[in-house]
Amino acid sequence: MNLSERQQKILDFIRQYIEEHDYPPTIREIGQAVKISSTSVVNYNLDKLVEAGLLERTSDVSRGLRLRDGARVLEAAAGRRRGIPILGHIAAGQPITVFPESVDTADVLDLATDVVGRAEEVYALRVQGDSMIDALVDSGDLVILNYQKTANNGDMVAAWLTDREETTLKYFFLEGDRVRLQPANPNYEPIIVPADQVEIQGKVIAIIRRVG
Amino acid sequence: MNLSERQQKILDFIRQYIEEHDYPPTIREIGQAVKISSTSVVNYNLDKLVEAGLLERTSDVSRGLRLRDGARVLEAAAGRRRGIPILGHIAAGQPITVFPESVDTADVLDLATDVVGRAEEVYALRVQGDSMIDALVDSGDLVILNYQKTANNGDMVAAWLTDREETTLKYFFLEGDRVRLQPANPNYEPIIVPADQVEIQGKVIAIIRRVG
DNA sequence: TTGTACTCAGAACTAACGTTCTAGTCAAAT
DNA sequence: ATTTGACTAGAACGTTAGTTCTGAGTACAA
Repeated sequence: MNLSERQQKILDFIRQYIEEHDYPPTIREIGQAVKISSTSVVNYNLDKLVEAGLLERTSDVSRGLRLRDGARVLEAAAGRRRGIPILGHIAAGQPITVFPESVDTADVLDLATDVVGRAEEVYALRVQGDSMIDALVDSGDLVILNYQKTANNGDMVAAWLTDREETTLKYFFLEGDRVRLQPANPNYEPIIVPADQVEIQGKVIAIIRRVG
Repeated sequence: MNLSERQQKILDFIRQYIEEHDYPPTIREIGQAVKISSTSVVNYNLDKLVEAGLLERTSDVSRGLRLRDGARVLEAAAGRRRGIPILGHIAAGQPITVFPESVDTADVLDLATDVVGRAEEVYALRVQGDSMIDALVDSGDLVILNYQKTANNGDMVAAWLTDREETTLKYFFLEGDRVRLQPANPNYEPIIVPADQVEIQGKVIAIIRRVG
């Protein structure tokens, strides 16, 4: 089935209206927006959109409209995206793995939840400097941290040095009553300070780098 | 301001109702759900929720309700999460940057859109092998690719080698009628093949690594 | 007690809104 | 020329739904 220009306009308006208001428009609001004076004409075209599978209506319910998936796909192209399919593995060493042809939609990476998890207190920091370069963390990378006051040895943490009034990104090691903050770059020396002069600001749980 | 049990129930119902219908409930529907016979009482409590900053109302508009951020935050705790606040920069070299105390909510990382962008065809691959280690891409990392058939010199790409029937992750360089696929690890040799034996599967636009 | 603030109930009022009916236009098919 | 199908217009109707008014119960402080 083909959409008339009016029907296309109506659909667009509904999308835009919902985007703006968080609830669907009334028939009269649609009519006004698309320059249709008659509510029956709008009603007629709405039914056409239902036939086309792009819309659902609940009768006798004000603003009883909802966009269907077909219509949302178009919307997705217009901006939003929820998940990324994980298509498989890729060889970065000796090339071995075969590129899978079929998209396994079961394996979908939901950036928001899969990467960050359900952690309560998560925040991000942009890295400056290269002291963690051997940990494959570069300047400009975004590190995702879970806010927590403690850490285990070997964790990569954001640590606040109370006496220096600085925060730095390092590997954390508790050694007796002192803390060693170990960079991952031989050009930098570890920072060793009394344990009571270090405040853990959070532990790195993910690293994100944009390239290209 | 504290919410009464009724107000909490109303808020929950509105959330649930919108989740289910994609449009907000009417006052009478709320009343029925929360066992309030009088529309004025519902109206009264809705106004309280507006005062509390959890709701917005549009007067004289049917179903003119919208949840505000405050209310959505509670929702986030219930499972879904959209954005991660970017709190600032962190020093990984010489520690310089001060950790900001105030959360600048303006700077929010929406993983879905900010990292991936508005690209049309995006997918992810998990990396196996260490040939890109000098590019700070480790085995186990997740690379986000934009599906595209072409690439520029220097792009990190997933390349399909037609004769070997392999896909590999390398830097791309077109040299005359041949393509050089350059690893970022001195232990590996570049792959040089005729251009017609290489199919670009996509270009890496982001790298994600989970740690901890 | 008295007064005030807060909450609730019921009913009535009015505007909002979906539905339906009649009728008209226009192009393509018969 | 007539018919048919797709679309449009306007108006009227009846339900839906937000608003408002009256009245009352409760808790708390002066």
